[in-house]
Amino acid sequence: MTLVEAKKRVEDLRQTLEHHRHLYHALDAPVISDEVYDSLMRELDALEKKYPELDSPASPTHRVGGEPLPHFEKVTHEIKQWSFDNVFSYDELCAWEERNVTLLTKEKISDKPTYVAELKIDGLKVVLTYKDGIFVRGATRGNGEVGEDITENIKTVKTIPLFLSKKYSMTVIGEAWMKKEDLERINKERKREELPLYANTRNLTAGTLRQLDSKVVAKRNIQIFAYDIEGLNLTSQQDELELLEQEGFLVNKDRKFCQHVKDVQTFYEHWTNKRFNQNYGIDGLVIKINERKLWDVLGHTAKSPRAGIAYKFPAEEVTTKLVAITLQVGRTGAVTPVAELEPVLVAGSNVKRATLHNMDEIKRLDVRIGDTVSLRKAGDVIPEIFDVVLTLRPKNAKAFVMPKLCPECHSTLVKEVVGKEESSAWYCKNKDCPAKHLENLIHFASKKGMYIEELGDKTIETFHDLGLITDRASMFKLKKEDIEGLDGFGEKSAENIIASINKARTVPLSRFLFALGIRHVGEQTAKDIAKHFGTFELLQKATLEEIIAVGGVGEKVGASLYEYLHDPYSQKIVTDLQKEINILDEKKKTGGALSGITFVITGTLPTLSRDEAKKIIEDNGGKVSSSVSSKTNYLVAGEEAGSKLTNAQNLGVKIITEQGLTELVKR
DNA sequence: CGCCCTCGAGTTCC
DNA sequence: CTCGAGGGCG
Repeated sequence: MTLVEAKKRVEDLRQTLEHHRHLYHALDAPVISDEVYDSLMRELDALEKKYPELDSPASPTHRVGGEPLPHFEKVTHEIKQWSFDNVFSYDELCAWEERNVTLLTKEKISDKPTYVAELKIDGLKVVLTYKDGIFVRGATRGNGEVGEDITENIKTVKTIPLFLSKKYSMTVIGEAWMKKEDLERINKERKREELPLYANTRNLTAGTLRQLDSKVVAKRNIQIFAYDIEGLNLTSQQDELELLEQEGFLVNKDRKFCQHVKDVQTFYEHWTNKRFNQNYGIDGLVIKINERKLWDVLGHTAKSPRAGIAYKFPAEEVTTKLVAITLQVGRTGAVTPVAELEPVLVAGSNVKRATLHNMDEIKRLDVRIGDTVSLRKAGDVIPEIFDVVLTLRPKNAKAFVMPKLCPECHSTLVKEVVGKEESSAWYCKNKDCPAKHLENLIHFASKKGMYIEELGDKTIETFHDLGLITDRASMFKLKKEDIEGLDGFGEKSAENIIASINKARTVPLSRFLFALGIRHVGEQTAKDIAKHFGTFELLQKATLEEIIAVGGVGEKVGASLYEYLHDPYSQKIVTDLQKEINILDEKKKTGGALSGITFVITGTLPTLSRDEAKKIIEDNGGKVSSSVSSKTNYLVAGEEAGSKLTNAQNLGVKIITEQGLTELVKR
């Protein structure tokens, strides 16, 4: 990036950030998520650090916080309310510690700091003032110097004592938050009354604390975690927290005293995974030096006290730049546009690409090449572009146009007819399209198909390019001499490949059917059909009516299968294969301990993989389904189970562990 | 015909 | 994991 480009970007970012800050703080109506906002702020901060000449005191990066609203009394805090600086990695955390130790050594202090790690609650900071043991004022943090007087509203919070046991004059700092279930309840009410919904619990907390009518606040169930005391000169952070507990404040139990930053890291990793299970949002950890006397020695930077730091969790939502849109041709011929992105870290992994699904999706997002896009992980795995930051769109941003021809074979793309409608995807219908061909070969050898273990997608692609693999049957004609000596393939790997090919020569009918890649015939349908007909010969002789008679097979699936079996092109594929392989008849299994029972598996099981668990269930006559419904008998749930677990709980489906499953089998 | 249950297909990184 | 669509039941 040239300096001129950087200057333009910095200006655009500042304008965008100020616009959203205004929407958020002054109007309480955010249109982008906090994380997306943070991501843009980080980009600006990085640019200002890289080009110090572009930095300016008026930049949003130097702003401390929100502005007070006019309709509450303003309050000037006796002690400035700082906020901590952020770190995002263990390295940065260690650098923070090192900086402190260096500073302390310079001051000739040899005490080694210890730490208290607390959860950083996603809420609103409040400042509570007590005079001679009596609660006299509650205020928001505001911009750190001036906040709003919300005393009456704070008084409605049941965990805030109005009198203390001794005549302490002190200020208590806390974080106000609301339970996730309260957000849902209130949003349900608001939906009925057709009022705008709150986007998250923090907005709800902010909105509630700013209610002018404290009766409304009382009904809203605000919670406050207290975490700091000013004005009492206690010796340590631990003492402060203990005193707050004794005085009846709500103090978060999930905190840890740490001798070293290494212990902080352990606590951090523990909470990185566990944070979603709480009924409040957690942004990260706050790490404070336990010894209060060290706080004064370390002092402040321009923005924050040095003795504490916020250790943030990896962002779940970030922004990045869309560099290009490329096209992918799938096994079925569907042509999928894919966004090529400037690499960015989301929820722990570095994302470079994300699917855009089809033209409808591109139009819905109105995404163009060069745009800054918001990205998150759907189901914590697959990256999903969910928004475009329009204010950052460059002038030369180019709209994407779907080509008329297949990017691989240049045949004309068509839409499929689905019922009365057209599909949103464009399809390449050319049977000889090399891209489709390759994808079909990969599918054929895949784990749930023929399972030629040593022929992974990369190897197949290489061999296909070299002309060693031309069609499905050619895989079985490979010889050790063909492979040995190729780039990256020695004698041993050549032997392994040949062995895995020979192992795959015997295959159950259901796997063979699935491996062929017939449209609408997936893993389950292949099993149903194999069980029904038993042998491939009987299936070949079946009429369309006989095929449709199979449970779960209707007109669409039946027609697709029937057509495949009678199409000369496909017939040649099959006869060629039959010379090489041995298709095992499918035994009709009856009975078994789990006969007639339907299972769904979710999460990570302690010892079995998902497929292993599935095999155990099926071998015992049970059925494994992919989604939970009222007909599901058991949900086998492991670690980090997602939406299926909630769904099962709502439907009252019995939930068992892997161990519970093995016990069912033994009976 | 409408609704619920299932299945197929596409998907990314390490 | 999610989405969309096929299948089947009432």
